[in-house]
Amino acid sequence: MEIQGLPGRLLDELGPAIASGEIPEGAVLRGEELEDRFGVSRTVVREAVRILEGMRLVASRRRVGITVQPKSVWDVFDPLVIRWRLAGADRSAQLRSLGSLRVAVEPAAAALAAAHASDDDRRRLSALAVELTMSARAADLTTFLRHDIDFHATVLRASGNEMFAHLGDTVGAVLTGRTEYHLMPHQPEPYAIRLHREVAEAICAGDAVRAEQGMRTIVTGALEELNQQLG
Amino acid sequence: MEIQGLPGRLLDELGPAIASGEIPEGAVLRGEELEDRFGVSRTVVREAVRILEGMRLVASRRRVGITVQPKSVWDVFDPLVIRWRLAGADRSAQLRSLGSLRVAVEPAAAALAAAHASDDDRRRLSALAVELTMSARAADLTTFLRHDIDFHATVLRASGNEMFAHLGDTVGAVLTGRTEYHLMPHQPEPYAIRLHREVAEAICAGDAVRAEQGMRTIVTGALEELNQQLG
DNA sequence: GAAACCAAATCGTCATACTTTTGGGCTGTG
DNA sequence: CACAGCCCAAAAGTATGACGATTTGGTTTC
Repeated sequence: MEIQGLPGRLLDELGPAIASGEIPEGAVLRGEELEDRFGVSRTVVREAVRILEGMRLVASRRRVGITVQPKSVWDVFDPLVIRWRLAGADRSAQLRSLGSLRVAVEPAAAALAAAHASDDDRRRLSALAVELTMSARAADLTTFLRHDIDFHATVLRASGNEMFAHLGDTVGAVLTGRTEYHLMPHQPEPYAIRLHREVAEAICAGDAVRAEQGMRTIVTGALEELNQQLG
Repeated sequence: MEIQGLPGRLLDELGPAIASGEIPEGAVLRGEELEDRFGVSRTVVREAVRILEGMRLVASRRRVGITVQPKSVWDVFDPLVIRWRLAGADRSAQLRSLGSLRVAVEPAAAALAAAHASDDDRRRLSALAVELTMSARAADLTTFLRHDIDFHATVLRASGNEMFAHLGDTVGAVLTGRTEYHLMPHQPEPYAIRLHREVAEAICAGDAVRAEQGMRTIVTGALEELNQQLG
C-alpha cells in the first residue's frame, strides 16, 4: 500500500506536514532545501514531489519553487491524503466529511448488495455479523474493530460498484481512527450490533429496502455520535 | 490541472493505454524500453512511472519491471484515472459506476446545501436554473451543458462538505462525456429542467427534504436513461 | 532430486552538467 | 517621478554515466 524507497520516506514526512496544515497553503519549498534537509539526492526529492503533485498537494514551478496548494484543490479522495489528515490536526474535519460520505454511500451500497451480492459475500456477511456479536459480548475491542471494518468493506464490495468498493479501505481508516482516538463508546452498543445483523439478513434475503434502511440507521447513528463527541 | 513537462506527455500516452485495458493487467514494462519508445531520459520515465504508481495503476519492482496492477487496486477516484477511463474502452462501466455514485451523493449534497448554502450560492443556483431553462428552450446544447455542470457543481460545493465538493469536476466529466458520446437526448427533457428549478427553489427556501427528493429524481432519471442507452 | 550458490537483469540512488523558463531588478527614457 | 523594456540570475526540468541493491532463475554440486 505504501510507496516505498527513499521517496516514500520523504513522503511520510512531507505529506503529513502538509495535510495537517503544519506547512501552510502558499508556503514555498525549494528542491535543494529538501535535499539538504533529508540528506537525499535530487532524484529522490523530485520523485517524491512528483507524487505530491499528483495528489495536487503541491505545484512545482520554475524559478519559484514548490508551492503548497490550497486545500480546495487537494485530491481529498486519495487514500494517503485521507490517512495523513486523519492523523493530523484537521482530523475532526476529515472525520465529519467522511461521516457524511458514509451516510450517502453505504446505504446505497447495501441496497445494491442485496441485489448483486454473490453467495460467497452473503455467507461472509452472515458469519461476520455473528462474530461481531461475539467479540462485542466478549468486550474484545480489537477483534470487534477488525470484524466491523470487514463487514462494511464486504458490503461495499458486494455492491458490485467498483467505486463503492474502493471506499472500503477509507471506511476502515475511519473506524480505526475513531477507535484509536477514543471517539467511540468503550463498549460497542448492543443496538448497533443488532442493526448489523439486520443488514446482513436483509442482504442475504435480497431485501434491498430493508438493507438500505438498516445501513442508513447505522451510519447516521455513527455520524450523530461523532458530532456529539466533536461538539 | 494537467501534469506538465515531458513526464506529462508520457502520462498522456501510458495512462489512457493502461486505463482502457489496452495494456492489460499483469503486463510488464521496462524502464529502458519506455526511454527508447518515447525518446526521453531515465529521469522523465521514472517520474512518470512514479505518478502512475501513486495512482496505483502500476507497481515497480526490482529485477522484474513495471507491472500493471489489477483494476481492483486502482485509485478509481483519481480525476485523471476517471478521465482516462471515460475516454477509453470501459467508458460504459465507468459511466455506470459514476451514475450510481451520483445517485448516492447528489441527493445528500442537495439536502446539506439547503441547510448550509451561502446567500451567494443560493443566488447563483437560482440564476443557473433560469439560464438552464433558457438555453434549453433555445436548443443551445453547448451552453446548456455548461450551465448544467455548473449547477451540479454548485450544489455539491454548497453542501459545505469538501469531499462532495470535490466530486464537482467528476460530475462535470460525466455530463460532458455523455453529451460528447451522444448518450443524451438531443433536446434536454422539459421535465428534467423543471426539476432543476425545483431543486434550486428548495435549496433557496432551506427545504432539505424537497431538495433531496428533487435531486434524487434527477440523478436516478439520468442513471435509468444511461442504463437504457447502454443496454 | 534437492539445496546452495552464482550471475544477469532491472530498478534504485547519486553526482553532475546542461537547458529552459520566469520573476524581479536595473536602466534608460519620456 | 513613472513606466516600459531589457537583461540576468535563480530555480526547476532534462540528460547521462556510474554504482548499489535486490530479486529471479538457472546451474552446479552434493
